[in-house]
Amino acid sequence: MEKIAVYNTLAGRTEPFTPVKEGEVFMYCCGPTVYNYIHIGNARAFVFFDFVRRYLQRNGYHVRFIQNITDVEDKIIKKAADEGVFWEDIARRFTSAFQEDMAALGVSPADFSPKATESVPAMIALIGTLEEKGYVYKTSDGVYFRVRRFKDYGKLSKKSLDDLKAGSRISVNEEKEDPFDFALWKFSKPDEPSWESPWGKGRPGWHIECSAMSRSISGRTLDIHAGGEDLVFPHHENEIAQSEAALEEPLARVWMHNAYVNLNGAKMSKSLGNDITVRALLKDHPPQVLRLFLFSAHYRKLLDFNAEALEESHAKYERFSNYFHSFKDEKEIPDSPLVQAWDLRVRRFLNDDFNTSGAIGVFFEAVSACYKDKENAPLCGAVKAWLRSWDEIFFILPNEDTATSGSFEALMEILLELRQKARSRKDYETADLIRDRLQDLGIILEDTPKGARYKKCR
RNA sequence: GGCAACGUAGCCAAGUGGUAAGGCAGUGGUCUGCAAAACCACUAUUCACCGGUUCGAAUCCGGUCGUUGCCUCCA
Repeated sequence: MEKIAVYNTLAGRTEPFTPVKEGEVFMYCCGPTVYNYIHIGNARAFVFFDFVRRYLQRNGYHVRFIQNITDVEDKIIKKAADEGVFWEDIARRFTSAFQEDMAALGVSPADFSPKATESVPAMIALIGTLEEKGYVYKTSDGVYFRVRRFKDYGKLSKKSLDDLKAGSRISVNEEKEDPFDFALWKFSKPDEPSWESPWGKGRPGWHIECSAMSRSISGRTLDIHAGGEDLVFPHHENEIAQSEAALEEPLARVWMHNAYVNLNGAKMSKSLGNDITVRALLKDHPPQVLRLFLFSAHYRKLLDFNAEALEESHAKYERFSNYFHSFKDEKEIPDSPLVQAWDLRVRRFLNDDFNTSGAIGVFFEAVSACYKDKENAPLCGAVKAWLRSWDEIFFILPNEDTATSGSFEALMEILLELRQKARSRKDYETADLIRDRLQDLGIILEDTPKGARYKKCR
């Protein structure tokens, strides 16, 4: 098994990855609150952590991937009220939308997708344990966790409660013992979704679901707990507090957090209203282009989404597409020392905290090397096969079959033949007309020494 | 105000102690009926700035400036 180094937010540094149980990984990635379509920033987390999962699998780990669906929450309730529909309808609609968008982006489904609404008993049980241990108190609007009682509070985000207090913008709730105490259970108002509990009718607080669900599925300390960097505080900090207070063992060994996607230099966020949905982007761009964009920088580095960046990702995709059009697949894939050397470099990049942009740089080097040594069919065949195998986890290359119908291909043959006849009698007007009209349809003609070739654009 | 991260060519970006990957854009050339694709050549004596450690620093340390994020729902 390869030695993989992972940056652990909890440790504050990159460490060798060692799962609790050799060869087995429980990975939990915070999922969406389903009240809206996901945007390209949300997609970064989901695409990237799915990549991590697949890279671990490729390295022989048995990975069980858990991703929750938060299907009851204030924003869902608000959206339903605004639209005059049941909150369940909102949750259902955007859960489906989320799954569709993920599939379209090439993200494989989680092994476990627990829904908050289906896990309420586990949450109530966890709150009960916390109550027995004295971490819980009740106010007029809910049940709260007493952060002062958990001595490690702040160990993930490297904040102390006193520092937090000094710079706090948090609104004061007179009933809370400490401003950072957070709701485990929220009492419901008359028209809101609610469940019976020992403390009164209500719904779970946001943080408790991840603690309860991850535990009920894994039954032990998670190997990796992941999410966007904005979740470090307070969400993950609170998860740690409640889980570890109750269980008296670590919630997760490694905490991974991805950096943001900004939009033209400013934070992209649903609540700020400056987000671009994956759904809208996929109308004009193949998923590979979006993935090339998301993988273009290391995951802990801020990415800026803008027109130029998107154009550049397109250009990269074109480069790979042209490459795959230019070389035939070889039936026999010979061993190539060059390919082995490139592969080693790719693995080194990925083993060093999943450096995708470095790895993709190596792919481009291999592509260039093939063009420079065009007649070397064994090399080019080996590179193609090698790239294809990496694409099982990257999904940035053009699809293998463009799924053209037989009659389409036959028609193209006729057009190419007619054009070739025009060219041989130097009737370039006709030849160019055919090429231009096809281009309008998104079919690019290229004349090569071996005859004309065509490719479909988008 | 408190806590972090980052600052590498026109742009994106890798590189974290041994002398600057890769991509995009650009310029000139080759190929072509013209294109396209591709290839060749050129494009950072230098890594925000200042100081220090070292035989040696983009990489380590200190300071300055700048950008961004978190501190409230957020991937």
